[in-house]
Amino acid sequence: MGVRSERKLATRQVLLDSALKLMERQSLSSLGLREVTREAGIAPAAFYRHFADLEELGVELVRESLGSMHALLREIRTAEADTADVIERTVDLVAQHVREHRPHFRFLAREWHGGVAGVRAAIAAELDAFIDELVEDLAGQPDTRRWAAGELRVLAGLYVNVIMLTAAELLDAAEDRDAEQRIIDKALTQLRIVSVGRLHWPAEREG
Amino acid sequence: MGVRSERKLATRQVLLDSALKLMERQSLSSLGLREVTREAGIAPAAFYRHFADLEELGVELVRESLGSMHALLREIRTAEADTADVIERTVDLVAQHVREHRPHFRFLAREWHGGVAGVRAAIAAELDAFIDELVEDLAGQPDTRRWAAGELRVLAGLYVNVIMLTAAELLDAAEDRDAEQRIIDKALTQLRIVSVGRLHWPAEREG
DNA sequence: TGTACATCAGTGAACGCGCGTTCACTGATGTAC
DNA sequence: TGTACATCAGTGAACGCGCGTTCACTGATGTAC
Repeated sequence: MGVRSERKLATRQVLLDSALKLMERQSLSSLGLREVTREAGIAPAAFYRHFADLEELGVELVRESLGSMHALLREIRTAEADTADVIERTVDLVAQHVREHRPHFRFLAREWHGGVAGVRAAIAAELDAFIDELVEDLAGQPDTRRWAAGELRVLAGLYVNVIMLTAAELLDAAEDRDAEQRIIDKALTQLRIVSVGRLHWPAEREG
Repeated sequence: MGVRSERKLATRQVLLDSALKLMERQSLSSLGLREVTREAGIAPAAFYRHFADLEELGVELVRESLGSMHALLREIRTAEADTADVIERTVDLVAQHVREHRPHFRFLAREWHGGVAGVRAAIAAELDAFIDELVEDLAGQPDTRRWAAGELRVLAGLYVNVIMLTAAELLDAAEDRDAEQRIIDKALTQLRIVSVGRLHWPAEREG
């Protein structure tokens, strides 16, 4: 790869980073093209060398953000202990990833149900892929082996929802360690309630 | 109340309705003051007779929207049958209310984690009040009577989260009856999983 | 009931400003020979 | 290696436009007597 295309990619990344930084305090739909290029230190017109508009940039940020999140999931999946441990480890990892990738998670939470349809769809699609991975894991575990496939997916969706909402709440806790701990405890309890339900679930196949 | 103040209230309501209508396709932070007054059919400057800015209007819309939602909760609470029936009735009512108050729910879903801090805080506060009501109900039921107060609140929060996310998903299903039914079935299963967990929950007080 | 004055919701013009987009350009990088 | 030309990421000026806010105003409604 030549010097020119390397530099182009670098500039593109600066645009993505600048937009993400600005979105700590506002949503994608209120972001301005000139605002982003100003933050990035390039001329407004140069934006068009990289993206057609801010929605396209937003969709790229979704990919980047859920890259972070897939890394999180992969770490969670390596935990092969009993359920209680998995839950503690999961919540721990979520809290840690939110701390380390705050802007990405802020962006995801904000645009999850936000005003830009294309970005919303991209997030939904990535979360679906996320749920599929979790279904695969759950299918291999003894206590969910006999669940119907559709139900397993619903269960996985419930887990992912709790994780997403926990991440969103952690964002607002910011530097308040007490608040953070309360959110973590809440997430632990919620995941445990779901897991107890899962253990006692009457699979339809059994009648 | 005089003719003048009645008319003022009517105009105020037209502003609220216009803003809500425009937010079916965009979020609060990307809404323009002139856009709203144009839709409402009044001069831009007249806006200031009613609200200091769009954030203030947004906070008022939260109150209005969660009025809708409290009505929903009250209807749910009147259902005094066994758990399975309550769940079916609840999901039914949620689907019905989303259909009837689509703009309000769209607004809530969008701003729940959105870019305007004051509005986000107002929604969080209203949802907290919502959860408190649910805790009161749960405390009176046999199978949760011995739960610790804090845990009950976490459980109620889990129910409310499932309801909110179901409402948000129903919004995107729009006129697609199949998609709507799939979301409803998913919500039913998720609430049932939580309720099974709740029935088998080992309250800490029991050791 | 009638009169005189006060209030104030809504108007319309004006302001300065930053927006997204276009365009011809520059000059470093890439390519062909 | 050197030369001549092509490419194209980024520039800077220009455009027309809609924005939020201010202001003095109008005229219907409210109030005091």
